[in-house]
Amino acid sequence: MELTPEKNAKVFKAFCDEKRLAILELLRSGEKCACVLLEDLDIGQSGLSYHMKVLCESGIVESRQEGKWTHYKISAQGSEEALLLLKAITTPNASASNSGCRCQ
Amino acid sequence: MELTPEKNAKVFKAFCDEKRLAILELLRSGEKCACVLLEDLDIGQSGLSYHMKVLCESGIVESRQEGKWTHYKISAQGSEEALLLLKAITTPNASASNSGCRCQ
DNA sequence: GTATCGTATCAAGATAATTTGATGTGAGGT
DNA sequence: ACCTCACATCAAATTATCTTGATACGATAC
Repeated sequence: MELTPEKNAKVFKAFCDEKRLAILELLRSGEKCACVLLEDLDIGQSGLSYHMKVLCESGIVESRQEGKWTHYKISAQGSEEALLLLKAITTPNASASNSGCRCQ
Repeated sequence: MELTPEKNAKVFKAFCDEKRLAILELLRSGEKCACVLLEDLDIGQSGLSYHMKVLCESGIVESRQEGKWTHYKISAQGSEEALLLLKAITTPNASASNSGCRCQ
């Protein structure tokens, strides 16, 4: 995967909205079609569609078309990549420099 | 830690802004005082202060006062908690239910 | 005490994200 | 063909986030 700040920010936007967290919580129990998500969440059809788009574009969720229904599930690969990315972002790197600042 | 959707969303907001990602990248090489961050980033003083507040409130960064200088560093504990949280959010749970939807 | 430095906070405007209802599209069904 | 259903997309309004400059505050220096 290519790592740009822009793309990295996009990945974590999946987790920055309470409705999307609620959607992910539902998807933890397995693949769900949109109609089920619609029933279980306090959200309209176009709103759900919007959030599913954000989730899919972040790579955390993948969709599968079946006739006129769309099924969504958490992407194992996308989740793993997000985990690695988060680890990379927050892990100290080798060269702990001391910045030459006058206040140090 | 207490887990509310609101708090969870807040944690990941730390990673949703490119400037904050740039700040974290600088902090990966160790604790830095605000003046160093100001020099290295294309950002004004009040803007830096705003982003540092967001980062600190998410728990990913901690600050330390020393005279009139403020030093910031990545919080090992906050990072670890974020990692665990992300894992919890994206890991399938035991009961893979089948939702009783007509389209399944 | 005053002055200055480093940072936080405020307030206003600019930008981005989200919500809502209406419309569009594509897959089946008849 | 037409109709309906499931979902996507659009546009407008709302809300949240970010930026910027001004001001406030606490710590040090004098």
